[in-house]
Parts: sequence; C-alpha cells; structure tokens
Amino acid sequence: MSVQVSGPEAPNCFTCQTRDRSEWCVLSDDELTLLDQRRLTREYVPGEVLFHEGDPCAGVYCVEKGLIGVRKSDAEGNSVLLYLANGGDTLGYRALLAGEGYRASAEVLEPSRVCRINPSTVRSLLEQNPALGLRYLKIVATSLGNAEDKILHNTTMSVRARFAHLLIVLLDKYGNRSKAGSAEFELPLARHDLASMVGTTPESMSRTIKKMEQDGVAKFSGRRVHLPDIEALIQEFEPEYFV
Amino acid sequence: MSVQVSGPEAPNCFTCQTRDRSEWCVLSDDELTLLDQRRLTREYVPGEVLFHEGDPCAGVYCVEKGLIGVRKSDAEGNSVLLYLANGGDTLGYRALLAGEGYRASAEVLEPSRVCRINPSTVRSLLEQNPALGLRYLKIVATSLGNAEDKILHNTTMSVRARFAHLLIVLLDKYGNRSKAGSAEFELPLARHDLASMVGTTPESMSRTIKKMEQDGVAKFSGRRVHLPDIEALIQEFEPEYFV
DNA sequence: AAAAAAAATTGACGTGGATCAAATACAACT
DNA sequence: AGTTGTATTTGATCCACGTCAATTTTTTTT
Repeated sequence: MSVQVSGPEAPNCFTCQTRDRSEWCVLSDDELTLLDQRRLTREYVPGEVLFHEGDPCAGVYCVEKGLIGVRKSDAEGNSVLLYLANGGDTLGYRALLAGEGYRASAEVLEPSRVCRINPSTVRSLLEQNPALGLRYLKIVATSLGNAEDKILHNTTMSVRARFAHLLIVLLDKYGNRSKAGSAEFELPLARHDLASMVGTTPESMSRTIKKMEQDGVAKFSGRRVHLPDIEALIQEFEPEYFV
Repeated sequence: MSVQVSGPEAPNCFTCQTRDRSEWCVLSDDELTLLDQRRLTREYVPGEVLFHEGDPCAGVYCVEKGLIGVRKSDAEGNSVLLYLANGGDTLGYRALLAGEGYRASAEVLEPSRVCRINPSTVRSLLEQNPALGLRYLKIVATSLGNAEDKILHNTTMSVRARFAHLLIVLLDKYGNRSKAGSAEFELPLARHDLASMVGTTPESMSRTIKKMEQDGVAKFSGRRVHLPDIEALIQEFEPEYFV
C-alpha cells in the first residue's frame, strides 16, 4: 500500500529534482514554501490508483518519479490509455481548472513518488501568480491540440499505423535515437496497455506486432524493442505523397 | 467574398448581443474599448475559411452570428469535423494560448459575422485581467475533457451509436426537447458534414440513417429530423446495464 | 424549364479488426 | 521443481465499415 513519506530522507519542494521541469518552476520562494507545507507526498506501487474517473477533484498530483497511466473507461468496460506521466508531469489539473470531477483515472504503472496539492492551495497560487495560470494555459492548450490530433488519427489510421506512431512517441520519451536510423529500447508498457493506448484489443495488438516483425520493421522480445529502420517506421504513418 | 463591415449599422463590442455569452464578459469598460478599437469585423459566406490548418496564429475569432465548423485534416485528405461554433463562441484561442500555429481550420457553414482580435491585443488583455485567463482556462480544460471523451467514444462505439449521440448533442444545441419524449428540428449540417463529425464516410452515414428510419428511431427528410422517442435514441449510446 | 453540377443514395464487394475459445508462455509463490 | 495465476499468442469465425462504381435526387445555373 501507499505510505506517507517522512524522516531524514523526506523529499521537499526546494530540493525536488523535477521541480524545474514542472509548472512550479515559476513560483517565488514564498509560494514554494506554501506549496511545500501543503503537499502530501506518498509512495505508490503498480496497480494503485491516484484517483478514479468520477471522483470529485482532490487536487493536482505532481509526479516526482515513476510512471502513471491516465485511463478513461466507459460503462461496458472498454477503456483507452490516454497518456503516460513521468517525473515532472502533473496530473488532475484538467478537472481542477474545469471545475469538474475527474473524467479519467490515474493508475500507477511503475513504483512512483507523487505529491498531492489540494484544490484550494492550487487556486490561491493561481490567483496570486498569473504566470502560473499562463503555464497551465499553455499546457492545457497543447494537450487539447494533441487530443484533437488523436481524434483524427484514431478515425483515419489503421491499428498498425497508430502503433507505429506510438512506437516513435515512446522511443522519443523512453529511448533515444542513438545510431543513425536504428534504435533499441525498453517499452514501459505491457502488451495490453500498448493495445489500450492504440485503441485496440490485446489480440489485435499481438497480431500487429507479429506482422511488423515479419516485415522486418521492428523486433520484439518481451518489452525490449529493436527498430532497425526508424525512417521506415515513420513511413507507416506518414506515407509518401509522391509515389 | 468577405467584406469589412462599416457604416451606421456597424457593430461594436458594447452593443454586441453575444458578448455576455463570450469570454469578454469579464472585461472592464476600458478593456472593452481597447477590444472594440482593435477588432476587425467581417461578414463571411458559406465555403469561406477563417483560417487554415498550419497557418501561424492570427488571433482569436469571435463569432457574432452564423455557424462555423472546425475541421482537422491529414495529408491523405481524410478529415473530421471537430466541433461547431455559433454566435458567442470564440475560435483560434487554442493556437494562441499554446503559442503554436492553427492545428485545425475553420470553415464557414452558414452566413456569419465574425470579429478577429490579433494576438498581441489578446495577450495584453490576458496580462492585465487575470479573470480573462481563468475564463480561458476553464474553456480549454472543458474542451480537453470533451476531446478525451471523443477519443474513447470513437474507439469503442459503433458509427450508429456515435451518430445517435451526435443527434442528441445537436438537438440540445439547435432544437429543443419540447414535447415529452419526442422532438423535431432542423440539422445545421449536410450529410457529408454529419459523416465528418461522426468520423465516417457519407456512404456509411446514409446507410446508418436508413437503418435508423427502418427501426423507427428517427425520421429524416432533408435536414429536418423527427425523433419520436428520445429515450430510445439515448439508449443507443448509453445501453442498459441490467438486461 | 432545361441543362449542368453537386449531393445523396444504393449496390456489390473486400477486409481490418473484434470476438470467442483454446493453447502456450511467463511469473510468482510455496 | 511444481503449482497456480496471469499475460500473451494463435486459431477460427464473423461482421461493421470502407471502397469503388453506378444511380438517383437535389440544387444551382443559364
């Protein structure tokens, strides 16, 4: 279960390694002190849930380290993984800013340390520091752009093309395009979560992977992926116009 | 072509009927004066385009009256209609707030009068009036929630269910649920645009409509729709859990 | 009113991907 | 190592939907 962190190794907002990657980088020292006083820090293990779809907004969750997946489900049990959050990412701000409950749930995928800041604290920071609001505006506006991209992709591209796209996104986030043209890295997700991100079933995911291996576009072994030709992979979702 | 509006009947921000429905309702008189000086008002006819996907952001577009559709397309010519904007709605703010170019285009569907406010004016208003930023935060956060809903819907529901959902949305926006259980109203869209909103082809749209008529769920004649049983229509996308 | 153009419908057909069911591989305990 | 539970793969089948082509209907133009 999750535990409240305390003791000598206790984290705080001033020494937080990921603060400069988060929205809080615009806060003054005084504001940072407030944030530090109000934060609730917890360690989570895979399978735990930060918040559930439908819950009233309990604040924003600031990921210090680990991996969280944001999932949206419907009544019949279908669901999609909308995105992944790492150290430096914040979750739950959409609900807070919209003045709603959560419309997705956040599930822990890898052992994580996460701070929660309650709604009133965030609101008072927003009111006293306009720069924070602008930061959030930018984040939300960018997310909206990405979400709209995804709407188009999901309705026009094949499962294979969407998965190729996902691989490139994951490569840029969790691997690195070292050697010219090829790359190898560790996927942060199990098969069924890959399927969930692409918006398909594990069965179709499995078959898609198999076919891509046969075509030599990618090689999978467990969570390890080898991409021999990144250009070719990109062509899967960005086809040539002049054929 | 679009024309610059002037003369005695010239509109202005103070007398604008739709201002209190827009973000600008939080502006002071001074700020409203600035807005009024800087606005560029134009009349548009169907088929014209306010801005294209890929264009650098030229500001926000404030719809006074008419109907605008926001469309996103890819290289192969696929496209989806993301949403519709009426009098009181604002367009293009996402690009401005994200600091990007437009990632969708805005096409005029019915004769419209639209004001454009250039980026620097909006930015200075945002800087001097924090309430405006909060308004935008709320709008963008709500849109993001809706977009994420759509991602889930598009990947899990059938064309027919999505269309049933669209009909209810359009009814609430362009018709009214007068008589208990039934309703009749005028669709603001042609068939191919309905298809585009649902994320399907005109052919499939046509067949879906036909089947719904056979099932007695809806009756179409041109753009006129009769919905004899709204509850039944809702069941198409919100199925019973206890069967 | 006739002609031309555009929009919508219908038909025929193929297939990507969902579904159901079973087999295999893998991981975690004891 | 053996057992049990879970994740992944494979197989077989089906159908919702996209695609292409041909009409028909509606709208626009002259």
